[in-house]
Amino acid sequence: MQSRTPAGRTGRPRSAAADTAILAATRAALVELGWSKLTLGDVATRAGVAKTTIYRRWAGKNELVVDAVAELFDELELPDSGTLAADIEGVVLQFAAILARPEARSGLMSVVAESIRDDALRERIRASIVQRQKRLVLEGRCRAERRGELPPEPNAEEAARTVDLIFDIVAGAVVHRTLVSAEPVDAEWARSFTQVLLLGLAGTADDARAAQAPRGPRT
Amino acid sequence: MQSRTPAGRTGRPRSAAADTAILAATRAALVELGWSKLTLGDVATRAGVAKTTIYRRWAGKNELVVDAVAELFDELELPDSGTLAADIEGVVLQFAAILARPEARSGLMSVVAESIRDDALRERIRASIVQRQKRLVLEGRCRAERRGELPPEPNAEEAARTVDLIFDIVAGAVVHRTLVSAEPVDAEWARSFTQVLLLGLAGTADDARAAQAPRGPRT
DNA sequence: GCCATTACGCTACGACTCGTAGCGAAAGCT
DNA sequence: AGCTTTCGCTACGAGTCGTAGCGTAATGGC
Repeated sequence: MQSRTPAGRTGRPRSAAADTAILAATRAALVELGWSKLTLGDVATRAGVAKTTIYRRWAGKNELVVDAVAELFDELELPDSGTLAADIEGVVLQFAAILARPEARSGLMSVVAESIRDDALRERIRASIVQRQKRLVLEGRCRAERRGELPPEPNAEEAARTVDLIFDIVAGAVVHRTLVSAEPVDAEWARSFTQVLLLGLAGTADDARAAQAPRGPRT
Repeated sequence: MQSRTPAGRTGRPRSAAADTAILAATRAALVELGWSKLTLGDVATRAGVAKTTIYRRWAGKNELVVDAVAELFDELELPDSGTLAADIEGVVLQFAAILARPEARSGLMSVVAESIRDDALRERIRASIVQRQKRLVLEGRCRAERRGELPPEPNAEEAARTVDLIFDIVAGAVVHRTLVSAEPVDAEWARSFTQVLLLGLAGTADDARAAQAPRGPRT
């Protein structure tokens, strides 16, 4: 978050209710208007606060939208499905479910676009969204190694690069499929994607499917 | 493009020079100002045309930027490098080189974000950028099958799905790496990515590298 | 060569948003 | 109490938007 009441200070504390109301109003405005037509005056009206109150807490539209969108991604979890393939599919489908919500779609892409010319904004996005969700990749890899599905990586630096690579592939593919190709990320797509990610293009032949863990019902 | 002079009409034809001047001015403005601070009045001044001339040809900022950015992607080519891996690396590096240009970065992401709430705009992007570049995937796969690096896909519908999947993975990963993670797509990253794409995560162990075509100098 | 037609540059306009400033009132802490 | 900070409200200049109207320039048809 950005607006903790300065701890040891005196005076009237900032209303926490206003914070949540503003962020919720921002998401609602994103749904109805999209990023470009969203105005801070409109958000203020929806939230039932004065426009000046928003400007006292956030530097501008970009920072506000980042905070409003970041909250959406905290609900991501990595269910232990028993196999690496099922774990990946689960996360992909969860991620896709979030991106299916219009407030996430229009908000996320727009602030990323703005961050290209604003280093502080990019760092804010990295800290509050991207870096936080890499935990999923880390945990998934850790489980897979314990199960023997992936060879352990002794080199720490190399391991970090691999985590970044996987994150870019997974997040990038889901985002591209959802927002650019505008096609749904359904169970079938998630299965095909996972197959390529695990076995490579050469492994997408039909006979290769059996080589992976037998994919029964999700028990 | 969008503004061909209506062929059989009478009257003064539209200046083709103005078209190119406007698109070039748009890219220049994207570099200096980014998308959100780009104004059509400014573009008009840079291009040496009247603001009303731009409004006569494009419906608004979004459509103009799409056309200005689309031209950048037409220079993509698929060099025949001899192996599928080298072909993929080549395209990845070319794509990354385009995304390294600031006019592509800020422009592309912003219009994609806007397209979420504008179906006509999304279709314009699909037609003038996405669909056009899928030729690269098609040709790469075709070559790989001729070389025997990939099994031929008899089912046409399944093949189309695979092309879409690969395109989402490649383009998504490069875009995410470049614009979200804000890390460079260099030769090393391209190599690692290609390895995962071809062999899967399980194939990233060191000994697996020799299993693929021996990667000598790019001969 | 003349005329109808269309594009162009220019100016001006109302409507809207931006971000800030100033005010009195409210809500805490000591 | 008294002090401090936040809050809601109003008002403001600056800037952008998209459009309309004008006179002029460049074509094709006759």
